Amino acid sequence: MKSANVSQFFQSAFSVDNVIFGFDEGDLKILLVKRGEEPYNNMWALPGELVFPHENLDEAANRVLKQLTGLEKVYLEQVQTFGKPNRHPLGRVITIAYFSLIKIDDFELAPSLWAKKAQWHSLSNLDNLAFDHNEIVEACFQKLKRRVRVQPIGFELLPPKFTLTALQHLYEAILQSDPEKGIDKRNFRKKILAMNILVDCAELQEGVAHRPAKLYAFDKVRYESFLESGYAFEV
Amino acid sequence: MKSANVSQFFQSAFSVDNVIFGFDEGDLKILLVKRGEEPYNNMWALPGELVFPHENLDEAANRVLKQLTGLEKVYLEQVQTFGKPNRHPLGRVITIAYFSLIKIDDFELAPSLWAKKAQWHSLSNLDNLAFDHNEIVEACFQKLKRRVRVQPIGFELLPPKFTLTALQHLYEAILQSDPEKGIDKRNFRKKILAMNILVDCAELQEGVAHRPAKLYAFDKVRYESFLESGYAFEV
DNA sequence: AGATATTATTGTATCTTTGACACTAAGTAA
DNA sequence: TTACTTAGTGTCAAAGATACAATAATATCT
Repeated sequence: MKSANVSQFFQSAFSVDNVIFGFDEGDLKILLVKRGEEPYNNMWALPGELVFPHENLDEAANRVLKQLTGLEKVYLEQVQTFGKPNRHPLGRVITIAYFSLIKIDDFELAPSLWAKKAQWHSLSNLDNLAFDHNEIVEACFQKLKRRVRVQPIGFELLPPKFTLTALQHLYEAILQSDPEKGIDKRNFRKKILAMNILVDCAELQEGVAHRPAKLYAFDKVRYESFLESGYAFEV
Repeated sequence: MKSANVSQFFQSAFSVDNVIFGFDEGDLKILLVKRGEEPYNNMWALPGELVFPHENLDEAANRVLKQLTGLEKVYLEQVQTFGKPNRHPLGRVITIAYFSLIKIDDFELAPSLWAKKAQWHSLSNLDNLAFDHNEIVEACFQKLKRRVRVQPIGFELLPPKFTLTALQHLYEAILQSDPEKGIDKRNFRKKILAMNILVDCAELQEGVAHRPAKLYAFDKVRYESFLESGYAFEV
């Protein structure tokens, strides 16, 4: 394989870049790191790494995630591969983009090289990012928007026990539903509860200066039987 | 970039593989080529090539398509990147999978190395393919199934003028709707015609031994204004 | 010419889903 | 106790989806 006529093809590398979404105070955010080297020194960038020679792509994406956040076994999905010839100034590097969803409360900066340089950024007003990372973020956000309507992955962004209002705010933020109006509260609750994929934790919200809401949790088992009955998740 | 400690990363290559769909006699097919070299000599494989050092990924996918079919400007979409470390026996090669949709009648084998070795295969009973190509085909088919319901790309598989029955059979094949029953004819026609994205060619089918059907064509302009009116394509 | 075979074409009634809409309940804080 | 804030709940109308069968047009056969 490494014969003369194919060696030109083996002059390239590939990386993974990870758009890590978190949800905080009604706002959808992504985790960026400030680059400490050229090219694009001092600019914000997606956390990413070159893929090791014997490493699966998914493993590499998980590695990046763990190095930065300490988290494992979170929702992770391949989105798209970006490969313009000049997207990396120093050589041919294509990148496989992933997005992941984490519970922002679980997140505590892992002690790593990246620790001091990582920061949540609201998706609504992003700087110019390094490389083609703005384009990557956009593609991942669009994919998230499509996915979240037909798969129960929104829960990955919420604490294990959450209120229906928090869930609704999450969907409003991701789907960017008509601002001002938002989603109709009664219809939303009706639809979610009708699927019978949540359990009522029999607990109330604490520390709020008003009537506390009931807490619910996503129930994987109920979701499975919901599917087996021939229904499909949809918001 | 090519310093000692990163050079290990530049020992890999990437290819594109193309799942080329065609529709013929009620049957969804893909175009495969018989390999003429090791590894996997004499096995059927997806048409694919290594990506040139200065080539865009999409360009490479188009190049493969053109070499094999002579066709340009056909519907092409990136699907997923496959990168298990040992998927290629002779080195680390990841592959970016695309699918494309062509009008099977347009297809005439381009005079190329591949010409004698290319053949349409019904999707329903595929052999074992080279590499991880069965997995790639499956991923592309699933993506097609999702796409075809919400974007008007089915027409890419039909001749420019087609009957509504042909269109329905296409959807039945792709969506694998309840065999025996299929989709209700009246409801299907109602739904398609209500979108007002087809034009009646004022021509009839010829050469059939029964009442000939009217021919229709997909109208891009009508589709655009359909979209602008706030509607969305859905089958 | 007439009969047969085959597919094309069309409408209605029912059920299901979606969307709009406003008041009472339960807690905290002053 | 009052004021404030968010939680929680049901109905009706409109739109969309689904089920369903008889007639029309052409080619072919005898």
